[in-house]
Amino acid sequence: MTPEEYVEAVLALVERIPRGRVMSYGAVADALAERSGRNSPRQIGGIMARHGGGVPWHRVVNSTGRLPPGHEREARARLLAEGVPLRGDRVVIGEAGWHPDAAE
DNA sequence: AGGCTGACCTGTG
DNA sequence: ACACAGGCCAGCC
Repeated sequence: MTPEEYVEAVLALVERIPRGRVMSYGAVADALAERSGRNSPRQIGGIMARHGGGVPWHRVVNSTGRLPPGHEREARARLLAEGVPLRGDRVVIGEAGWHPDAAE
């Protein structure tokens, strides 16, 4: 799988995240691990930073539910509008967390 | 090749 | 809950 294809796969998965739900960078990396041969949460972060426009990037947060640096305000507003459970400035992963295998 | 950096993660204290 | 350390994979000097 070429780097470009990997980027596409990541973006495609992010687009599948249902409204009101979120996934962590690690979960995304993990979900594509077998198919891509890669498994690095950092890559996902890098990809979102460079190619995140065009997909619901605000639905991807880190494992503690913290929002992406520099975009907290934007992300928080969008998540709030979608009804994602927030505790202060963090997403409650336990409730909003989503995984592609799980029924939507 | 070698070192540094990053929208990360997990385990410890 | 917060701070730190080690591990992680790619990209860029």
